[in-house]
Formats: sequence, C-alpha cells, structure tokens
Amino acid sequence: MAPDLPPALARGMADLFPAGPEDDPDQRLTARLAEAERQGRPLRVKLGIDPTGSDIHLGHSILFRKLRAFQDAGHTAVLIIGDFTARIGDPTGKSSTRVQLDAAAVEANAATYLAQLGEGQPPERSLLDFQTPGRLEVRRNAEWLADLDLPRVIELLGISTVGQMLAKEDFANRYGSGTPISLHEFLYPLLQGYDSVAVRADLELGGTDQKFNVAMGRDLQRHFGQRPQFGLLLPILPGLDGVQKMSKSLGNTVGLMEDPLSMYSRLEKVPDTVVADYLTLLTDLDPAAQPGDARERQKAMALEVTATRHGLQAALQAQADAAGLVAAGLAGKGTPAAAGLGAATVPEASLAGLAFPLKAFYLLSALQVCASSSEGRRQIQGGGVKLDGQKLSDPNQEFAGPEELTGKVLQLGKKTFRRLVA
RNA sequence: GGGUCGGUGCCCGAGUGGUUAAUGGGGGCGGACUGUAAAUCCGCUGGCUCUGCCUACGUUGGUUCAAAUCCAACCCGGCCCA
Repeated sequence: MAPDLPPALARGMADLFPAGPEDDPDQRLTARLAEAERQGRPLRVKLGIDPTGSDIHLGHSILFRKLRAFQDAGHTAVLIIGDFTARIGDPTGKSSTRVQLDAAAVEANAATYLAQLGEGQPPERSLLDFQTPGRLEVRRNAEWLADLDLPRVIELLGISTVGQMLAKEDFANRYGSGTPISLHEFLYPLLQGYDSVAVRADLELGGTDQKFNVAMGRDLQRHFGQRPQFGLLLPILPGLDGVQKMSKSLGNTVGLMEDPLSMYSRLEKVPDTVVADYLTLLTDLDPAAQPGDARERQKAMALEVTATRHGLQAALQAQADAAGLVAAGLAGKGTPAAAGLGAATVPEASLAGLAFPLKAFYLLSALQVCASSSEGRRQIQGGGVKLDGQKLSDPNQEFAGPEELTGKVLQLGKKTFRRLVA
C-alpha cells in the first residue's frame, strides 16, 4: 500500500493494486496522482452500480463516500449505471417481453438511485457532488454494450479462459457445490471490464468482492491499448447483525432514506465488534478518539452516522427520543412519552380513507405496520402492540371512529412507531 | 441427446395415500432479561376486516371416497456418459 496516499483517499481502504515501484505512474497510484497533477488533468474514477433494487443502504454508501472523496480532491467521478448488465444478470431464461419490462424497471431504479445520491441537491447535502462542473459523469452501459456485435463479443470472450473464470471465488464455490452457473454469467466480468475501456478509467472503486472484475478491467484495457486502471477496494460493510455483509436480502441494512429515529435506534445497538468499522467507513471521525465505554461508543457512532444524512440537529433529536423511549420502557408503565417524542422523528400515518368502525388488527395492516392482517392479528395476540403505551390484547377490538385514534401513537415492538393523524 | 438422482413454506430439510397449513433446524418478528446489545428462556412465523372461508408441497392433466405422497406428459436443476 502506498503510505503517502492522502488520508481522505486512503481511509478504510482494504486493497490497492497494482502497488509496484513508487515512481511508476502505471504501477503506483500515488505516482499517477502526481502525474495527473503535473498535467493538470483529473483522474477518471469509475464506480459501477447495477440498478437491481430501489433502495440504497449504508453498505453501498461507503463506496459513494469514497467516490466523493475523489471528487473533493478534484477528480472526475464516472458513475456507471449498469442498465444493460442489470438486465442480463437475471437468472435463467426470461422471455423477450420480460426483458423489455425489466428495462423499464431498471430505468426506474436508476432514477431513484440518483435521487438518493442527491441529484439536484447542493453538494453539502448530497452524497455525491452533482453540481461542481467536471466532477461527475453519469453513464449508462447500455450506451456501449447494447450494440456490441458478435465478433466483438467473441473477441471479449477470447481474452479470458474458463480456468480464470473458475478461479473467481464465487464461481469456484458454486461450481464446487453443484450450484448452476449460466454461461452468460461468464460474460459479466468481461462486460464490467469493458466498461472501464469505454470510459477510459484510471481507477476503479469496488468492494473486495470485486477484485476479480476490476482486475479483468485491467486485462481488457491492456488488450485495447489503454493504460490499465488501478483498483481501490473497500471492505464489505458488515450488516446490523455484525456477522454477514449488509445486504437487503439478509434484512440487516440501514437505508439511506430512513427517518432519523429508526436510523439512530438501529445503529446504536449494532454489535460492539463492528462499531469501529462503521466509524471508519461511514464517518470522518477518528475511531481511536472515541469514548472508551462500549455503549458510549455505539451512541457516538450512531449519532454521527445519522448526522451525516439528516444533519446534527435531527440526529440529536433522534438520540433524545430514543433515550426517552427506553426510559419509559424500563419504567415499565405507561406511554413511552408519546407526547415527548420529537414530532419530526415519529413518522405519521394517516387514518384518511379507512372505513370505520375498524378492528385493531386491520388497522395494523391498513397502515402497513404489519405485512398482512393475519400478521397484525398475531402481533396483537403476542402482546407486541401498544396504543399510546397501552397494550392491546384483543385483535378484534373495534374503534368506532377516527377520533378515537387521532393524535395517538401506535407502537409495534420496541422500534416501530406511527403517530396517527387524520 | 442418453443414463441417473432430484424439485416441499423466507432458507435448509423431514414427510412417500387418509385427523392437521404440513415434523425439525436456521432466519425473522414479538415477549422476558439486558447495555435499546450478545447469550438464555417463552410465544408466533400462508392469506382473508377471521368463531369461518380461501390458496398451498415445480407445471398440467389423470387414478382414488381421499394425494405433497400413485400414474402420465411437460418444465427446471445436479451428477455421469456423449
């Protein structure tokens, strides 16, 4: 690793390659940075995302934060939206009409991604700098992948070998365990690598699981007569369980768009073992300078991460509310200070449009606090539902009209709250 | 293409004609406990404004009073052979 990479760029880094002689701009990122500065040319820093879902979570955000660090250092972020790769990446055979539908969904996802990254927002309030001229280039890879002709595809396939592909950890695992691997999946690393060729990347960012693909980009660039890119890899952020990676399908994520209270209260109970990682990867604080007490360290981390998204004011309010809820809970009686909760931190739920009289379990599903009315029924029977601190016991309890509920706080478990409004 | 084994609820995995949304584990949710955590213990874990009614064991048909369990075709996958 280069010891002299600026701290903002080096922070949290898991791997940087190649790492050859210190003065070789093709072998050493610091030398390339120095060269770029001499030439007055920003580096082109590539980050690819596949718009396969609609929510960005903190696990994704560490890469965007790093990309932002390069923007702030004066370089050009090349954000590649994998609208083409996201489509072909789907599991086995979809009909062509299905592919068309997917294209629309992919485009919709891409739009929500950009919005979550802060498109249209001033730089200080968004994850990426969308406004400073020359700092951001958003590209879609269908631009150059959709029209690849067969000869070119065959050329790409010729650059790698089955042996190389099977050396990739993911493929090796699946092959070894008898899990299917479709042939087109072999094309994936090649297409991602071709993205680097298309945008003439100097550097690609990715998680450590991307090493193979980033390295493939280097091979392809060399094949097409370009200077191979560097690869800067960041760790995979552990999820809220502290064990597995943060991933939506594992349900251990914190969404970028979550309200301050839920963001804070989920973060402050993350396992001690990952607090340092979160501090390093999600904030600019010095982990070593944090409180020695484990609980205090959790709180400091949760506060700071929440503040990076919602501002310090909202984060402090969320912290106070979370503490208030706990205090009320420990007191073991009465409302968890429904009135004391900061209005901004408790999401509102509208009663408008509901048909009265309605039963308690139906309220839960109608407000989408529970996934189904059956689940609502079970939660009430399980004693997990409170209205203004009063435990509900009968799922069939009826409310005659909205006035019985308006202004009250509906609570499911310890961390889901809805302020009922007309 | 041939042979063979297999496709069960969020995941893994029992079940091989007949009370029952379908053993068990994981995960998830709720409760107790606690540092709002971990560990542990308990409950829940298909849907429906639900004392009942629906839909479920790859798909479609068939046999039977009765099928996830038997038969046929088809779809999908692993392994071996080509």
